[in-house]
Amino acid sequence: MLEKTYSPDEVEARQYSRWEAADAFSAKFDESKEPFTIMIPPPNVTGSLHMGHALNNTIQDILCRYQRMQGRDVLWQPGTDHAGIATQMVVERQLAAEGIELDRGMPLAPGNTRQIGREEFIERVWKWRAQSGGTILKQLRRLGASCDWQRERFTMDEGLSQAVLKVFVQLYREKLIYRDKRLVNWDPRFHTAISDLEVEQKETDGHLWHFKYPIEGEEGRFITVATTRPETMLGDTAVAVHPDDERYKDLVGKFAVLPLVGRRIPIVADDYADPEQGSGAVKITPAHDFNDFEVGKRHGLEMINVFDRDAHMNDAVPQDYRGLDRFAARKQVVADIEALGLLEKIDPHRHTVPHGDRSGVPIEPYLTDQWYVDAATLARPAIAAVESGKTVFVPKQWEKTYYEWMRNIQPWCISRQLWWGHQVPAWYGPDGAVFVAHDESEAAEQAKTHYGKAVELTRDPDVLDTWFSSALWPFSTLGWPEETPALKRYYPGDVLVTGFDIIFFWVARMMMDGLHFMDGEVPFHTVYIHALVRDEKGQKMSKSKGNVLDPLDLIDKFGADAVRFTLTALAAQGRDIKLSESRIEGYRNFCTKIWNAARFCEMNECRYEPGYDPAANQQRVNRWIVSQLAQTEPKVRKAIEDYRFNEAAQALYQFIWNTYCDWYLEFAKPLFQGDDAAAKAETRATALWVLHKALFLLHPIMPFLTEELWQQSGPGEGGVGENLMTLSDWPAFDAGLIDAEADASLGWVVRLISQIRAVRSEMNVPPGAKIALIVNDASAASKARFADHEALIRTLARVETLVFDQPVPKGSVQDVLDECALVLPLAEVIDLAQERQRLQKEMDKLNGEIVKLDKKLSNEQFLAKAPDDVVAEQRERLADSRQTLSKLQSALDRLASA
RNA sequence: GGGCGAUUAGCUCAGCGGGAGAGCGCUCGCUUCACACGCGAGAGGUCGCUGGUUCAAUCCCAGCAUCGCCCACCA
Repeated sequence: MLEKTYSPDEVEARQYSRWEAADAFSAKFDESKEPFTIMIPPPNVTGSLHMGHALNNTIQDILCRYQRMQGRDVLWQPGTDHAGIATQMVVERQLAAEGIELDRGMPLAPGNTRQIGREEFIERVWKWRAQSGGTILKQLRRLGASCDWQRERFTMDEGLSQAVLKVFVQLYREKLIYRDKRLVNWDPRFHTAISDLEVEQKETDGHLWHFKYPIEGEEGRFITVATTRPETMLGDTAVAVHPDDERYKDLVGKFAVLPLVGRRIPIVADDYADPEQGSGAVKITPAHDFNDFEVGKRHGLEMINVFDRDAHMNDAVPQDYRGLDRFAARKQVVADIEALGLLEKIDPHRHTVPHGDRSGVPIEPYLTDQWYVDAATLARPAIAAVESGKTVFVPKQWEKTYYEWMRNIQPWCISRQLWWGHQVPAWYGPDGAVFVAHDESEAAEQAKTHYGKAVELTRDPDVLDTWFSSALWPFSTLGWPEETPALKRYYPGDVLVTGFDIIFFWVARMMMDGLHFMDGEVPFHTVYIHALVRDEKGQKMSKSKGNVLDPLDLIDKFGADAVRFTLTALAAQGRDIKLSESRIEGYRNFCTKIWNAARFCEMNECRYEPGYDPAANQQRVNRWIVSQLAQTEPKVRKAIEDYRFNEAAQALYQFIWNTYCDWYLEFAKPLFQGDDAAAKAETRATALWVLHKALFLLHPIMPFLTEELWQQSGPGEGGVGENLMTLSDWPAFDAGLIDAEADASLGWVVRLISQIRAVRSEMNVPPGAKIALIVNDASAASKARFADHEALIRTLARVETLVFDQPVPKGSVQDVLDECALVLPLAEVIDLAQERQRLQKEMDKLNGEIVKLDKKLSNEQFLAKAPDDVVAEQRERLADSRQTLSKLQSALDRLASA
């Protein structure tokens, strides 16, 4: 006997182990089946499960489970990303707690005990990973994710590292990777370059300082420039004005004397200077501003780098400022300028300041040598693949975002000054010549050819951007560059499921690399972009805001199926999800409801019957519920195939709760308790069969509950398909099971009962008090049509406490439904005035409807232009409304005469 | 500055060229032999505003307003 409520925690652990024991998740390399591939977006190895992951993986799991049930050979490739900066941070922090710091050629910080080198550090990272990395993959199991865990990969794995090497070397040889000295986004906290995408613009309240630079040789004349970063003035090498700016025409070609430094800097004419902005003159710091860099190149200006890698002032600035942190230097510069009487004014100024997305500190444009990918070239085929529909985005609007970025793509800075990651496979000779190779010996050979003798080589210390390896995930995980069976079978992937926040970081780059290295074959045919999960107020969940809902807590509290169903039900396309606990609670109740429906079947001795044939059903209610089920399946199937997961959830919820539980099981009660043995047996078999089919339809969304109930009420231990999941059988229903007659008849009964209930409830008919019912529109046809409902309705009398076929007592009220008249409660148990009011209200509503329809149907344009079926439908509705109105009217008349 | 999206019941959101829907909340009534994580019945909306297209607009188009996001820039 099933317990009274469902206990997810016990069931989930047990069922998950059973599935694993049955090897239900692995890719089967089964040539008789069509493959279906999903590559998991590899979570950071340092990560832990948040709601975004929960949504992302619930959707993937739904697709995988559904496709397995459709007979596909599914590979859901799991794994983690080595997450360069994030991981290095975690381990560095851990080391710091032990008083250990990285040896970066700086003196030991006070309080620390020792420094460690690169090798030892990397060892520590691996050790950390072995102990606590990849927690998130264990957490995914709690969610029910059916990944092929035997194939788990890590972006720093040997195999994946080989792929990275090969890609780097090949792109270098194709001149699609190159080394360049230009301004990069420099993160002074992590001492590394980062890509444009890792820069976050933040609105900040700052100031605009106006400095007066004296003009050389013109005593008392100044040119005013404004800046938000006064410390950079120490690196100024020009002042620019617009060529057409009359105010400064005579100054072009002359020099200003840079205060505090004393450097002569030219005043140049350049379109970049905007006469409308500030004074119209702009200071030029080519080494620390992207625009100024371009100006500097145009005018051959000196590029003076004034920062070290910590963004402290370096030796290029006057003695007084050396070693100062950039913000301290800012204060000092302003104070000194003011002391010189050269500070014109300070305006408050709100502007956006670039910050490192990981470090949170303002980044500095910084002149360094870095490695770049020629993204523009790689982007071309990636754009074309989407244009031609080889890869489609769902929802389609994201294609525009993709195009927008891809068509304006900038060189991708891929080198990072970190230790954790794939080290750049480049070696330098004594004179700085570069040798890019798969390993040191290959590089040495190249060097030998180059120099004519063996030389000592130094490896580039930088590592690659984490996304460089993530970009290869769709094929590196399958064994590339080896020609593995997995690669052959499971590339390209079918669908990539991800959030829009990594379209640029990841999707775009997988497209570029996939097309380039896999013979022009896209990495996936569909990109399904899902919503972001926000809190119930619509705010992004973040630890600092304290509004984070932890999926594991929710799973503990409500069960994985409830969490999954909630996310699915909310996963409408094109909108963010605002998640609240009350919503999950509602779907937890749905789980309980299903559980109790199964319990009810069990109590009524419904048993699994392999030979049951729904087409042979005699009882109309049984034919009806089968018909309803058969109409639900295509809705669910189509919804999943169209990535409209909320619609699938809704169709299932409606069928199971509103149709099966609310109506069918109620109809079944009198049959279960009646004397008709054949009807009873048929109903028992049908009730369970329909429940089972519903469990299958629901399984992709709610795997645990459905599996458990199947095992408790299905064929049982050792039976054929004792596991729902391994049976993997998506229900298919013969079109013949859709029974229009049963649908119409039971639809009528449902409406009839609803009317009776409405009257009883609104009229406050006490429980037990009888109300009378007659079928007064007793045409032979309608009698025949509904003849065999009589027995059914008679049995319902118990529940509804209505008396069938009583004469209408004088003074009773008559309500109407279709061909039937429903006779309302006895006068003594209801308030007649109230009933008159109720009827009047109904009639008012109908009248409004009739006026509208009448107007429409007397419009000749409408009759001429609207499709016939629409016209016919409107006519029918008008007739119906009129009929109902007249019945209500006669009911009201009777009431008046009471 | 460029782009995208949203605006529908108290809240959260579906829907979408011909009858305004769901969940939660609310009100009323139910210890009905699966389930109070339940059952039954209700109340509640000129579908942001203004125009246009159409026989017909919540839905399509244009403009406006408000909110949100992305990209770029900011001396």
